Amino acid sequence: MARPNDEVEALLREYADLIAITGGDAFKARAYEKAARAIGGYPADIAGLDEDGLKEIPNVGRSIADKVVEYLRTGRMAVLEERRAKIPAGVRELIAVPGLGPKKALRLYEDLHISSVQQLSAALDADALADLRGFGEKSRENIRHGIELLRRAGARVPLSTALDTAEEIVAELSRVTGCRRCACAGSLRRMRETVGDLDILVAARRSDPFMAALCELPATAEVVARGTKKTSVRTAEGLQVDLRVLPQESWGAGMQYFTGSKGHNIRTRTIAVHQGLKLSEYGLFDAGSGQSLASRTEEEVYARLGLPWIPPTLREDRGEIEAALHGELPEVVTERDIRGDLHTHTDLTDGLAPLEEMVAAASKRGYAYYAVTDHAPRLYMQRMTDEKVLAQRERLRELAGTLGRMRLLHGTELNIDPDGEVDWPAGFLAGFDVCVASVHSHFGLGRGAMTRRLVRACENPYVNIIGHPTTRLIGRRAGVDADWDEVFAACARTGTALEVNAQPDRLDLCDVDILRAREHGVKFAVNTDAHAVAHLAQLRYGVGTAQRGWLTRDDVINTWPLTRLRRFLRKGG
DNA sequence: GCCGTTTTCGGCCCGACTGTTTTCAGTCG
Repeated sequence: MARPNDEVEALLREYADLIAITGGDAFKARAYEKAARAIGGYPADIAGLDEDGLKEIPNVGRSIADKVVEYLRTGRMAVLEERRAKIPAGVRELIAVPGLGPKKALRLYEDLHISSVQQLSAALDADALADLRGFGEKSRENIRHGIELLRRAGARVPLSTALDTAEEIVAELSRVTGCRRCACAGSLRRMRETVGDLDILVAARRSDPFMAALCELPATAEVVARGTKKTSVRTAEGLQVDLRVLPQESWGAGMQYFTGSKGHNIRTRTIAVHQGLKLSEYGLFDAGSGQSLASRTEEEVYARLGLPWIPPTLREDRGEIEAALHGELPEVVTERDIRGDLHTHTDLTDGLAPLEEMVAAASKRGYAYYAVTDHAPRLYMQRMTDEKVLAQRERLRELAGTLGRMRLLHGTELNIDPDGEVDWPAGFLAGFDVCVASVHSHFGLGRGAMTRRLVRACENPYVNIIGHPTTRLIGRRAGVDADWDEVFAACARTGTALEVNAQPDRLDLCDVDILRAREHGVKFAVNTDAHAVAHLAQLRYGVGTAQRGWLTRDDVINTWPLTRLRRFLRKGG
């Protein structure tokens, strides 16, 4: 983990979980959760803060500030270690299973001595839970399903975690004397939503200093294998890191080879074979003479195969080779193309930062426009009211003059009811510049009802964007069931955009859904759904996902100039 | 444990859903 903020957030969350599991005061547990969230989302590095500085962070008081200071000074938090001693780490693992909370986890531990997901799975198979209070037939089935969901995410880690770790390692290795190039390849470079292991490449004459440096990194927990060409280690989080050191003249071929995907590489190697060539991680060679024909850059390798350079996010053997051969590769959208964020929150609802801070941070990113879209009243826990949202609009208008070229849009994130209705009547909705509408409840509707619900939302003349359309959470919750082709067709027909939500555990729509929706002629909005200043930077995961869905600037409404965007937001009305 | 333009005490995001509870506990957003 890169920032101490993230480390402290994780520790405080763990402490909160342990309080909940041991039956401590629920409000206390929540206080720690809130503090964890606030610290994780705090823009400044907390390593430089003393107790008074820490107490400036909302929801951090004296007690928590003390514990954070203790951790920053000593690397330990005594109260946390006390709780850890009472409850095996595996019990906390149990509450990660959807459907299992702290109470049931504790019952499993106390009554059946279950302290890991694996033991829980075995107990289910042995039908050992049948007599336990609160674990009826249906509950056991739900838990089984929850475990399956967790497993399917498997050992893979979220893109964001992998990218943080990889960037740290690349930075470290780049400092080693003799480093000519250093970069990550593999599924991370292709921006897949989860990453199984990290492939790091170094170009250098001597490999040994890099192998040694990798083994000695603070993040390295275990050395799996160490050689002269390849070394593998595992981080404390269980992520395997493979390092390969190549001669500089093989850099392009190495990057091409280790970026994959496997399917893409099979295609490129086949093309090589048909031309009497041989493609490996060391270069493109004449099969007969063994003479090297290309290897220094990826462009060179692709060119010698008769192909333009193909963006890594497209290298999945989903038609990119054919498109490249016909000169029809899309010019995929990049982070620089994005002119504004159209789905963000403030502390008026469940965001962490006040309006002024979010807007200032957006302005600093160089956006041409920025929409504030706090939650609407029917997400009851957020306590939104007409008065509050109108007051926010006033404040937004006041701020508008102070921002240089950035324009502010006032929006909201509406809740799509089971029948497809949204929070406010037309007259009130007309006052917003942009409305995102999302499913936040009743995830279990049948396909027909869910399809009608989403189509109805699209048909609302004030709904501009369907937020996180499937509501899936990677590794935790499957998306809702709907006839997506029908929904996509409705979006295209009504001029409603689909969101590519950039939150790393959402990435929703996902790449394959985007590809399908694109066929219907749908437009998209790549948004962060930021709940803190730091989240604005998560845009890149959304852009990566959009690229994997072959989206161009023309497909993405928030790359457009404001006048064109405004025309789209009027939905032809 | 945090917080306060009514409060230094007494609230705390509030309601829905689900399953198994025969009157409500646990989980979730």
